Amino acid sequence: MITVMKTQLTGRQEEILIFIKQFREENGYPPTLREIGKKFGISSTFGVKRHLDALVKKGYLNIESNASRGISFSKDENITSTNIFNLEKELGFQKIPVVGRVAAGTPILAEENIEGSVILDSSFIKRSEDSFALKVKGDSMINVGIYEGDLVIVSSKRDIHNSDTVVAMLNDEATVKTYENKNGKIKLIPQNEKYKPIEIAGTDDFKLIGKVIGVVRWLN
Amino acid sequence: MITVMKTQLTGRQEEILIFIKQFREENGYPPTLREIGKKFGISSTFGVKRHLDALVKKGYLNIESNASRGISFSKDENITSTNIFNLEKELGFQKIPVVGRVAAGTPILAEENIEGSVILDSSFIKRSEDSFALKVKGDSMINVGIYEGDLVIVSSKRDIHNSDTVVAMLNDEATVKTYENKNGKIKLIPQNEKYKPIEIAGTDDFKLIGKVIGVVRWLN
DNA sequence: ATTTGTAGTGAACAAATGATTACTGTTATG
DNA sequence: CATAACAGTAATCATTTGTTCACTACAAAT
Repeated sequence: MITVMKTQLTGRQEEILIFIKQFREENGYPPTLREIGKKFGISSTFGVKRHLDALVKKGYLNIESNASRGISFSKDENITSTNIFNLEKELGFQKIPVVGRVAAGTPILAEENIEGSVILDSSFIKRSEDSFALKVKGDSMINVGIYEGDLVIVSSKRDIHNSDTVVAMLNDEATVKTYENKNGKIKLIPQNEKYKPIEIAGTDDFKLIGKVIGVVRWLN
Repeated sequence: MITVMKTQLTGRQEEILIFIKQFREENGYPPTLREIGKKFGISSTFGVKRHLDALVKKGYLNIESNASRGISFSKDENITSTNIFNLEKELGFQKIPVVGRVAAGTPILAEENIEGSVILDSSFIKRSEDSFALKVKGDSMINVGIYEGDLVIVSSKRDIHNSDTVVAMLNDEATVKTYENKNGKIKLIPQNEKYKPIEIAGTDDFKLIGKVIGVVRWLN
């Protein structure tokens, strides 16, 4: 089976393709040649048709011959990132990355640290919060119900205050602790008697990543 | 704001509505009057139009006057239960009901006990598990990291063994506890020293609802 | 300089499509 | 029995819509 080879769209073609998508989302049916022409200031239906023919040839569209509004998208355009964004808003969820082990010297959200993603209800997080999930290692926070294997949901955008649970990078390790800042002296406080509070020294490689805003635990 | 009152569809109207949905999913654009007529053996476009007019009047459709294929669904029909099911499978999430306070004498999933819904990643739960979320009240389970205000995710389909965390109805109240059954003697064991284990007497109104398979906590 | 591709024009025409009119038959309801 | 609602018919007409033709201009590649 020979598949149509996708090739690069011209700027005009891309504009028209986006318009057709938006038109259909807003109206529930695709536009006509004349409606496209009206939008782009193209007075000739043949000019519009040439663009559509190119989009068909390049594999982005299907056109039903002689059918009014006979424009549809090729199969592999059905769920695009734009659609997913719209669906996330409409259905009320967010898909966020899950950070597992953090490689030394890498930003926490580096590609190599991402071991998957998780879908959460929008009531937990907003898209603008730049959230991610971090898989918990260790038992330093069990007194506040955060256990090894849990996912903590982290927002990079929330203000952090004393007693908040935070995620921080400390000497190339991601850690979850209770945050304390008194007179500029920062402590990361475990919530397990087995461990002592950590005072951040000036020489420590320390960075606050974000505030823990949720916990998800899966019991097996 | 006055909303159009939905009224009951006739059998024919419902068939036509379903056909329009399916046609649009398959083709990427809605059908014409003649295409609908062809499907249902209605030779007159006026006969078809009468049905569509009724669907508009009843709030299911919008029709753009004089536009070919000018049929679209009303806003609240854009995401139907069928679409959501397909999207859930495709995008990988489940929407489950959230039970708040349980009214005395009602099944736990009675309409009046449902105070919302929550979206969870499919890796947590499967559709076939009949899951729901229960908002936790009380502090009887803090030793296993289940706090007041948490959502516990409950599956009705999992086998329950000793030491599992379960949701049960006990004397008209929903309760989360650790389950123990020794020689037919059932105990519900809190995980907080403040409370004593509960032995289920034969006269107790007791019912196992399901097994806790996850915990979701939102930190405010 | 030539060729190819891109981006159009204006007009004409054919086909598709929606709207309307006047009508019939059946079923349910008061 | 009368009325209303439902479910159609056939024909006609107006409008919408897609296709085609012969053309122009410009940019990029050869």
